[in-house]
Amino acid sequence: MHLTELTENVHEIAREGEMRVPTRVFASEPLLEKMREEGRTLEQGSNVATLPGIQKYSVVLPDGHLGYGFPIGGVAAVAMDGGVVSPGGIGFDINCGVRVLRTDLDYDDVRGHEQALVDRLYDLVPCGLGRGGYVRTDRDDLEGILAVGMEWMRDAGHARQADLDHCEESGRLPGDPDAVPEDAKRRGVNQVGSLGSGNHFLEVQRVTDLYDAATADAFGLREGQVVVMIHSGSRGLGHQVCQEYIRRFERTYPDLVDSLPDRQLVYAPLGDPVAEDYLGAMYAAANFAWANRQAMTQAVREAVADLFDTDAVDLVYDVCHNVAKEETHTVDGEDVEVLVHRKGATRAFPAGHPDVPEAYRDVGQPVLLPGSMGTHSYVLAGGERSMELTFGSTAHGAGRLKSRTQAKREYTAGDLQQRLRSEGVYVKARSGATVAEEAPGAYKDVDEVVRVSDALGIGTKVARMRPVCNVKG
DNA sequence: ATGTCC
Repeated sequence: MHLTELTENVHEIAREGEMRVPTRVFASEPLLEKMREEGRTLEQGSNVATLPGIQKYSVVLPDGHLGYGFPIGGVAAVAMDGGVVSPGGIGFDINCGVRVLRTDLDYDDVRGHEQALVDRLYDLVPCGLGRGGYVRTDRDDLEGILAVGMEWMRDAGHARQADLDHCEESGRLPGDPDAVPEDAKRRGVNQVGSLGSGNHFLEVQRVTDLYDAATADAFGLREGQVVVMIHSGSRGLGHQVCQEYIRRFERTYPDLVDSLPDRQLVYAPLGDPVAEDYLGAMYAAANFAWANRQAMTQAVREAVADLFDTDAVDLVYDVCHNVAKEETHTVDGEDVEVLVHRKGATRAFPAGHPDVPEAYRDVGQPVLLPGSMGTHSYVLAGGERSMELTFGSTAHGAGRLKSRTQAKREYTAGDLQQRLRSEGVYVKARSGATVAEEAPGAYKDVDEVVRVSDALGIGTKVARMRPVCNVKG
């Protein structure tokens, strides 16, 4: 593997073997070293470069690490004309994503009430692997959610129009409920408004640092303000969609599977019935994930209204981490229609892009970047150079450093919770094992990931938040 | 990530 540094934080793996394009790794030397240590992250990036129709280069972002077939922290743009879709390039948790809610509360208003707040949120939002959601839905409701996402939530009284106006894609992609397997629907019908497990969380935070006052103001953020970050996805429904379609792709293209550098790359040509069905099901699962985060937003509104007597809980923005979308990008000076696979990657469109909500058009799309539990999180703005460098994308988080198993061996939930509590952070979790798996030490340094994104100009620093209380699965 | 095995 020939890896050369092109400019600061930009490295290229030259095309070789079956690669149709090179691989670009956007990382500092320390982050690159972590990827090398992990072993196969960079190899996975180059495997992605073999996809038919892939444009320019396979992208590995600063938080890149090992995933199913494709690296997590990866972007692959394939031509709509002659390209393919690969479920591994989107991931099992379809439209896993993050939203941030801003309140009119200051840290001083919440201080001393953290335990009551975390208890209330924990009671309202089912978390962990169990069933049940904040919003009761039946089978017909689910069909509506799969078809139109946040629009169904609004029409059913679970969302304000302003929520849709401040959500990526207005919370709706062209979902096809008929393409969603029956098993997936069964799993999803009772999970609208449930957190899940693993790295998913619901966290009350306070804004501690502003780096770009004008953009922070446009996002409605100010120092000392209390905000709420929700990180969750499409739960069992999205997982089942991914799993069943990977099986369907494998059965449809057995020869392809055998010819691939990694069978987990399995793909289908765009336009093929199985590819179109997958896209419809994947978009439907994305709609479900938005409905899920929206339902939890309603739970937050209930808790905040009850405890602090305010209904000022507004959506700043909602980003997808795991999705593929049709976009127009410039390749060799020409506009090309591409299917952009983002897996563990955040869209980061710059100021002026027509897909940035009107309210933020002049400053760029908000990019919500969670750190690990108990450290801090960031709000960035889509950067000027993201279209040129990364198909309008940046990192999605700190990136895992230690495996879940390794983390469980090294950390103890009780110790961690006690230490965080002494720092003023209240963590309430369904499972101690999850707390250990999500220990800050199991993650890379989020500050370094953000520093590189900012330095590259793909996502620039706007604000930093510290945790106040955190609900985990 | 995930009714951590249909």
